[in-house]
Amino acid sequence: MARGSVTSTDVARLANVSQSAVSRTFSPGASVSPETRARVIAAAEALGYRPNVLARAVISGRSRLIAVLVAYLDNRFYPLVLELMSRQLQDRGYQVLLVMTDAGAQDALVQKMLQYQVDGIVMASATLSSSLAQECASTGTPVVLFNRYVPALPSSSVTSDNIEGGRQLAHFLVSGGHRRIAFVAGQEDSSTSRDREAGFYKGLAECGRTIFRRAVGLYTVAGAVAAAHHLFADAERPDAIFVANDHMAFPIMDVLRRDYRLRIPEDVSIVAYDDVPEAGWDGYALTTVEQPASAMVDATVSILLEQVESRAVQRRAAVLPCRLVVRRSARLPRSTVAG
Amino acid sequence: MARGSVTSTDVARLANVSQSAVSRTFSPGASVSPETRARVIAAAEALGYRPNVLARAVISGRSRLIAVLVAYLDNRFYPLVLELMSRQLQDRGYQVLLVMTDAGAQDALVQKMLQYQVDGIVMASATLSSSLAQECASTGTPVVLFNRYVPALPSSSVTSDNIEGGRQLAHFLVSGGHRRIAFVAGQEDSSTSRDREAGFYKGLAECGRTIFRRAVGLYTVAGAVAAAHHLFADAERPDAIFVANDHMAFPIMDVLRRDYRLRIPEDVSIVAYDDVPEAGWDGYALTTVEQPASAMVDATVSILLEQVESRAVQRRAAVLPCRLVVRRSARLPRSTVAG
DNA sequence: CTGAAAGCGCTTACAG
DNA sequence: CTGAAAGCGCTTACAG
Repeated sequence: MARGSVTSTDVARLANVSQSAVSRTFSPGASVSPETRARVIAAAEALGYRPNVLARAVISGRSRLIAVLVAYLDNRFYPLVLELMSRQLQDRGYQVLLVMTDAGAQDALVQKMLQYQVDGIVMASATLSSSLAQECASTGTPVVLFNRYVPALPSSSVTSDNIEGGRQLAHFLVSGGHRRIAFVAGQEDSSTSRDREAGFYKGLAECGRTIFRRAVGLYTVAGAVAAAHHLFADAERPDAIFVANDHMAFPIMDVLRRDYRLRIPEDVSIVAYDDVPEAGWDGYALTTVEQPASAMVDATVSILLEQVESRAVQRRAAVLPCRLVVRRSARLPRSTVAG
Repeated sequence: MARGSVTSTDVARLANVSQSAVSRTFSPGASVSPETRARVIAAAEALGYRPNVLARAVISGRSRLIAVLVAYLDNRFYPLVLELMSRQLQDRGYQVLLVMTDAGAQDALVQKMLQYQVDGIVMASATLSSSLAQECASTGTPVVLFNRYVPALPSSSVTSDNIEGGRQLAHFLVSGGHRRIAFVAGQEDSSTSRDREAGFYKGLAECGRTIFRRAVGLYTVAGAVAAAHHLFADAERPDAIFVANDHMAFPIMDVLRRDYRLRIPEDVSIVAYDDVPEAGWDGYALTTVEQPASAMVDATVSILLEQVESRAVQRRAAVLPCRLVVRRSARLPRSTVAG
């Protein structure tokens, strides 16, 4: 912010109108005569005037700033979502304050955002503690949890139908004739991982099956690699794995091919969740459940802005349908299910 | 921003001190007695007071907001940079305003940022027109161009040594015995693509070679696919390709293997630039030039903040060394170069 | 439609 | 160290 930048008073002086007239000219919907407006605009252009939206925010109580909290950007799903969300927010006249959270410093960061008087908050790939959620609610700042939810929280949430996605994957693997089906979890405390797993077990149960083995990958590459080794340590090995997201599936496929000399899908089938762009790359051709990123972003923005604009915080939950995308990393269902 | 949120006056009343005392308590470095400070803190906690940093910004002329402009987030290099940069900025007490630019609406977006009184601007994967750069300079807002530069502009810039990287790649391919070496450009008007190409030609020339064929990939996946087809349309085909960035190299490798049944690197060698994480995936094992993302971010932040904090805009250019990362997508140099 | 004035929450000389 | 007061740029009743 430049010192000595031009203010509405400077413009008023040059245009020979009151400072209020200048303000009105730049307030959508305020009443100014065409002549006054023209004079003001001309003066503003001459001086290079730009309204200070921070001053406006102090008065109006609306900053038109939306904080988007994200914990990491290495899982490709999140940058894509961030891009879509930012564009949409911008189109609707809001700006995004990007906040990279840390497991530790969450509290301080949320305080900071509230100090910036953000009109709303979306939490993506980051979990909000219940005390913070409470605090946001008490300031009247709407929060929507993106791709996660916390039952105990008063915050809105948008997710895909993780349970149904997991269930479909179970049916797909069972009808593919797999008999030793494993699961690699993400972070144990994340709702996505828990729901995908619950849906998967439900689907297996519907087919009269149970899980063969389970490992935890923490949604990280290193965790995924460790999980793969854990799963294949014994002589009796899985013949299919559902990995809780694509991001972990890629390194797992690398490990299985390189370290265990396994062919995918001939020796072992891999399925996952998200359908990030890399899932379509020939080197992986991952069969996965697509999360409808665009629809999820739409829902998030509309739920959030409705509350921002009505100044009425409320809890809403959107669960969007997902879709199985069949590629080549898993054996295809056979006409008769092996029994 | 909640209406009726608690203000410094409320705190002052409860603590039985002046509003100024409250303000001083929350201004680092202001003089307040320990007793006063304690009373204020206690009252602030009791009321849940949070200083309105927007009001502070209006007065102090510093918003502690840094705008980061980005055109796309699908090339993995950028999300990674964005994460590093945001964390660093946050650690230094700044917040990032994320702005997704469009070829079209750049002007309006820059105006918007300036209205938000951002203290500084970093332009990554987006090009700043010279009139806009001029305008930023005139408001005293420092700008640093990340991974690009525009000679005509008064803005600072941070890049890797694209010329040297291109040059090394040429030597690497020539000593690998390749004879028909092609290049796939990014956007023709980007400094990265131009410099990588210039360095590449320079390296070829040093070996007494010239480019065999050239295509333009526009830094997009679709463009890269088209470029691959263009390069392989004729009977006489390239035996090596330098692709201007990794992001285009992956789809090109897919096309060559799938549509032309070519083996990499036996039939054709592929090298690229960036060293995004996917370059290390076994399915691609891309030989590429690493851009030192972390060092580039460090340089960007320090150049920018130095200017922000000294309120003195100046032009600085940092060119960081890059490094060839040899993997398996290109034939290795032979002891004797074929002549 | 228009201007003078009060006010948003805060910082910052200024006097004590 | 402290408070009263002026002021940052702006919006918004209020009277005309």
